[in-house]
Amino acid sequence: MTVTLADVAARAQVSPATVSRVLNGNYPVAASTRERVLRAVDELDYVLNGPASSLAAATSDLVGILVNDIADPFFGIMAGAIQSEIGGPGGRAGGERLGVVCNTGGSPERELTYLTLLQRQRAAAVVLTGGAMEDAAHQAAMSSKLRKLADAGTRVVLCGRPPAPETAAIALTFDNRGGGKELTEHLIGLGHRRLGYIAGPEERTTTRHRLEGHRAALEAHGIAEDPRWTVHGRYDRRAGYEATLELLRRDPSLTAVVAANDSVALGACAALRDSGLRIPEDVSVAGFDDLPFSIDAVPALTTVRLPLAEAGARAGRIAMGREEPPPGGIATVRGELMVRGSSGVPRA
Amino acid sequence: MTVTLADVAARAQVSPATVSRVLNGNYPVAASTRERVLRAVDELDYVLNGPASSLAAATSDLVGILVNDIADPFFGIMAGAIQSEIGGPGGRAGGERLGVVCNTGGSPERELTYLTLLQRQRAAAVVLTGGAMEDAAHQAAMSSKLRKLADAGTRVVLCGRPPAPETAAIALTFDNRGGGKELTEHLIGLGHRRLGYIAGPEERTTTRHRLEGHRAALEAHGIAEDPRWTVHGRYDRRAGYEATLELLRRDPSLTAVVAANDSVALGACAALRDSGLRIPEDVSVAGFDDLPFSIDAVPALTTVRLPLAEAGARAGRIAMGREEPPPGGIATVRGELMVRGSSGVPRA
DNA sequence: AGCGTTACAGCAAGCGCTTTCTATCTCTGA
DNA sequence: TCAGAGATAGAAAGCGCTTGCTGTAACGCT
Repeated sequence: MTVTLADVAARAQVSPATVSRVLNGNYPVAASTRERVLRAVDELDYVLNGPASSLAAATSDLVGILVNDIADPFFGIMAGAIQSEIGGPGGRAGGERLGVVCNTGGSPERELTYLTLLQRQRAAAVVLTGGAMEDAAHQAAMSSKLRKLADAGTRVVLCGRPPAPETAAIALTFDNRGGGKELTEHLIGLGHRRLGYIAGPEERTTTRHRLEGHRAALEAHGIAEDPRWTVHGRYDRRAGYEATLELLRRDPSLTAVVAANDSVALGACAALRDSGLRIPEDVSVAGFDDLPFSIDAVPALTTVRLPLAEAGARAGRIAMGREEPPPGGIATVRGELMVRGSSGVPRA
Repeated sequence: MTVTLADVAARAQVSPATVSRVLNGNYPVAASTRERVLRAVDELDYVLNGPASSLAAATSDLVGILVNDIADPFFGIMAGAIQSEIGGPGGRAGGERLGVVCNTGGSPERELTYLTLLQRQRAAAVVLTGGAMEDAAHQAAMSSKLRKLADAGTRVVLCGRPPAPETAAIALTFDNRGGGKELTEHLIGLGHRRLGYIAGPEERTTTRHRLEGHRAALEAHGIAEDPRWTVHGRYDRRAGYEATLELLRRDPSLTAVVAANDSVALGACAALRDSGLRIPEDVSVAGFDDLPFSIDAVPALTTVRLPLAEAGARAGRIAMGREEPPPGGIATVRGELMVRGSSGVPRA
């Protein structure tokens, strides 16, 4: 039924070994033979059997990309950049690899299961994007899993995620703390003294780091933090909307709202508008990430730009072994403060 | 080095066959034996060798999801919904499958190459999302490839894409034409007579269908179309921004701009604002898709909501054989007109 | 008690490919 | 002209798992 290597070999009048060699392109094969084989492949419409090949060669061309939420452009942009470097199709010559993105939905179990599935497939590399869960048990499980993957020859790269100690994983970490600090300092510089903060879900490194940066800025400027000023929620606009209403309820005198990311900030803007407040005259708003739509908000969002595409591309290259990992296996990627219309001087 | 089935068998004092059977859970195995095996698996930290398993069983647990642009939430939302039904991890019991999304970047070659790669892996199913290219040669190649996949036992489902004739593929098609028509009729109903249209890239089914709907509405209301009123561009905000400026240059008297999708509409809004025009007092704007951010635009975007998540979930279920395909293998999914602040009565 | 069943468990034959080792040929230099 | 090097091609041994078929007890029934 299905065409196999042997069929091609028969048709080209060579041994299966030879066919395998022209297909894999290592090992010398005479030009005339190669051509004959290629023609046979074409005529028979032969497609290599991936599993068989992976089994025999003990390696596969699968590269896994784990994301927390594939519907979120934050991850989409990174994943796209990674995948384009993975080669997949369209990449430059060399091993054609299947870069596949797996959506964990932010669930620790799914994350682990995907890793096991990739381990099963003997993936060539795995790239984990975005923040990590801070649950101790899960972190231990992850470390152990990542170590096993590395032992099995799978390259592991973290992109936009803190380093995983005791692991051979290369880490490209975003400086969320520094970005958060700079952002809040910008607001403080404008004269804000009462700032609400809409944090992401608890137990996430990204959430914690950004919040720490925010608090560091407050502290550095001698602003005592009011526990009422912080609300946690998911990383989406809905959560931002609700959190803002809650913030306003708790302290109507806030002059600025700092959001965990741009989507949340958008929700915050909507809530403020619906509450009859002007941005930035009454309340300033700031986001994080600088996703494409942020510049289109009205007013345009002040935020911290993260070089998602660049970082993803670099992670992809490292995963493919086409770029040297950073010294020590860890690199910090900084964000850039983008001051736009949504932040201004607070009302007197 | 690595633990194999045989190792587990030895440890559990059973034959490899038995281990395989408890792992695959078909075939009766005595409870006590099963438990012993499971314990051995656990103690040895055994991980099944995917390629070997796929080779022997002649099937794999890979399910491919092809998207045109993973950074675009339109695809991200669908992909997420599909993947969550695929099971992957977290799904309900049954075969744990690896739902992987592949980013074609809108390139025909990449699309084909990914399909070949999936064919190579003997994927269990493939879901293709979004519009198709209209290039004849490419369509023929796709049909042939899809047919081969189906022949090899891979289930093929199209989600948000027109049916592929002569192919066993199940199609869940979006009614882009109908949606486009309804949207433009809404605008016409408000009194607009000079409407600009920012279309997507040429040679795409989505682009063509939406545009046809638009034109059908114009025609139905006796509005002669001016060729200057249509501009093509990519499906992103940048393209929308530039196209709008171009449209304004060509005919400053336009009272409405209909965009190919929401991202494009956002760019259009920005261009209008930058040109000193108010929305909707001076110019109305309409989008398509109703992505999450569209409601946060100021004013909120009038658009056509496409049930991306629902359609994706359904496509996923069909791909997994957990839901009956629609009769005839084709179903049309309709959009819903969402009238919001960006459209209004034109200035006199 | 005797026989047909039923319930498990094991044997062994592959699945389709890669790769080491070996065999064959063709050159090259002396 | 001939040994030795170099370039190709083939034979065959797996890679780790699944599964059809073959036992072999233990069980139920008359």
